[in-house]
Amino acid sequence: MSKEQPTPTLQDVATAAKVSTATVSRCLNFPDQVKEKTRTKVLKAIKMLSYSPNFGARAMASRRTETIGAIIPTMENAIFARGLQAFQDELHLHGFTMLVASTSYREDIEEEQIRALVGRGADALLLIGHARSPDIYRFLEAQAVPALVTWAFDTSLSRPSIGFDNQKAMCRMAKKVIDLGHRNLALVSAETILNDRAKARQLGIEDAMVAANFCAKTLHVVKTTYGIEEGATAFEQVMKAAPQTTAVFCGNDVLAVGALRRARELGFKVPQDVSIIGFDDIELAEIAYPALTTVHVPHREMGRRAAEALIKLLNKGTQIEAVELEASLVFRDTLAPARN
Amino acid sequence: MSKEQPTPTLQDVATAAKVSTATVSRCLNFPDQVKEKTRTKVLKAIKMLSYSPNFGARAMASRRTETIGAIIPTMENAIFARGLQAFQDELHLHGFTMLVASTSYREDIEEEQIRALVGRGADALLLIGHARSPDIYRFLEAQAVPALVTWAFDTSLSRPSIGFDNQKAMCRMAKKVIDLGHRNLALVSAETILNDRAKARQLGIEDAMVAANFCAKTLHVVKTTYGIEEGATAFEQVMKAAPQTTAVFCGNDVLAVGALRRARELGFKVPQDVSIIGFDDIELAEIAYPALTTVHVPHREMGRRAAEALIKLLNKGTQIEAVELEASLVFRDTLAPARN
DNA sequence: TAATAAAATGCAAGAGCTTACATTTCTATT
DNA sequence: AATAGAAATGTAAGCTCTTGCATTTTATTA
Repeated sequence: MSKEQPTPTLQDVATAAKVSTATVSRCLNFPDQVKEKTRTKVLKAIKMLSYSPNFGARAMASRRTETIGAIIPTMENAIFARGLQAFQDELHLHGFTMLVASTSYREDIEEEQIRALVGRGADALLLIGHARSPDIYRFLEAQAVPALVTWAFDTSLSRPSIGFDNQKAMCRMAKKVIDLGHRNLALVSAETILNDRAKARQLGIEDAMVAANFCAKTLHVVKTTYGIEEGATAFEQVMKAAPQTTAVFCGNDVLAVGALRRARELGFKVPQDVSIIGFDDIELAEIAYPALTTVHVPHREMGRRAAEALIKLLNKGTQIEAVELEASLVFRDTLAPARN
Repeated sequence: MSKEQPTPTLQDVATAAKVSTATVSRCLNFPDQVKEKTRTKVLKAIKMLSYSPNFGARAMASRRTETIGAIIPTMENAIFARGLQAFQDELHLHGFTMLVASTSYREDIEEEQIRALVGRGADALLLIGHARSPDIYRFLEAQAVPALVTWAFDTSLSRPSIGFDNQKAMCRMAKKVIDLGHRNLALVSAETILNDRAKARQLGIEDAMVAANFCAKTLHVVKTTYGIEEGATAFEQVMKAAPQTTAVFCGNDVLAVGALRRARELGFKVPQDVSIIGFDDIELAEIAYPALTTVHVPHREMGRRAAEALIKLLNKGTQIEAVELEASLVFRDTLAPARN
């Protein structure tokens, strides 16, 4: 049992170094405002005591935390990981810290996490997608915490976003698919109520169908939750309910990989019998066999730009300007002309 | 330009509800200590003002944050993600918040992140692996922040850990490989200096070799950094330098998937020409083609148990007891008897 | 109804830091 | 050597909460 020694404070350091707390504080925050000799003395005391500033106190006193919170639906898969890593790297470069929280795609948890992060003094927030209750936006406004939306791009909303147009991107992909002769289309999608990206992707397919004079209603949609196994099950449902389907879009690569697997297990040849199209272009897509045709999302770029914008806003007050990035189509091996 | 309205404080709520700050505070922290009627009043004021407690102030005053920090090498891949998600889920169940930071496998960044999290008032820390400078352990002790090590298990250290024995697990796998007639073994590994898991895995293979009366020095080791592409390159190096190799162990699945890909690209048949063995059993392993033979790590269980132990420690002072979990061998399609 | 105990609330002292302003110590100039 | 001005340091107020203790209100019992 170690005796409960209280953790050292600024005051302790000041005493040990025989200076005032102000000097120690400046030593930490504005090193060049204090004389070399004093600084050495103070630094030594800090090391000796293993002192580490109390963040809460600092935040309270300075009204600034240099912390940016990121709230993502899930950490389990790589969908958000890469963009987040880029975001974090950029923040780190500028002395900011990133705090991550995940919501499991649940709105109530998201709200909770937003509050937690704001309460923890996040200077700004990174959010995924636009869809959430107005209450939350109101709350953020009341707390004067700027929030930036990524993974989506929509100028019709007043909120700035840095991302790409999910609908447009998916529409382009769907057009290609239709060009390849596919007429019986299906979509395995996440629930679209609180997931505007999923909804936009569905709309994109429908746009392409309408443009090709199909009835958008013939798109066979199966909704499911997130996961490889879920994708597999959904694929099976699709083929059971609509056996004439020749192309199955998936709302993301994780679902697509599941679909792909189940297709194989059920004896479908991909892409000869059925084409499968993903979205995101995460590592899984390339590793999958056959390699997945998908829509490439510029995760890294997005993360980096988001960080930049937020830092500029925080440091110089520069308003965030919306940035639309381009998602590109990646044709690999799971898309082929429709069988006839 | 919205006029800079200061964010509301406890005091503001108290004023609005015509009670004292103490009552508001109790309303938030010990709701049943305040009369129903008062509580309603206060809650209304809170909602009206969009009040959210200032975490820093609370932490300072109560000397408790209900926050646990997790510091992992990388978020980019699924290796730590699943365990972390389980950790987070369990914490959430008990009202704790998890804060994640990543280090890119760099010791200096790890130290920085540990300090950041401790400074932010983390009540405890989750760390990966044992290997780090004694300074850091000293620092944590000075700050009285308990730290739990996972992804490793080693009773010879005084620090408690909840994880599995990397060396033993890899040794078992290596024995199987040797049993299949492989004599020319290679290992694609992460740098082992600051990565005790990587080192333990290497030692495991060597143990098995010694047990089979091979010279451990014949293990052809190529060190590389983390990533699929890196794994691919390393594999190529191995086969160039030691073409007689029939089995390539990889320090983790990510490297293995890269190796697997390059093997195919170079015209090696896997597993007929060369066997490839991974470690971790993340999703990628199953998706890879051929599906990867690997060592399954009980990520979820590990995360959950770690959370449990930490919560017990924090809530009831129960000392953490080390838990050794079992890693199991998963034989899929990349391992076959050695060609002769 | 008075007396007592229990419950609810209020008061005010911190918790560890930053920073405006005051004071002291240097440096450079004459 | 004296002195103005700059640089370094110190003083103390204030940031927002929690909580021990004091006080008031409510409930209970004789």
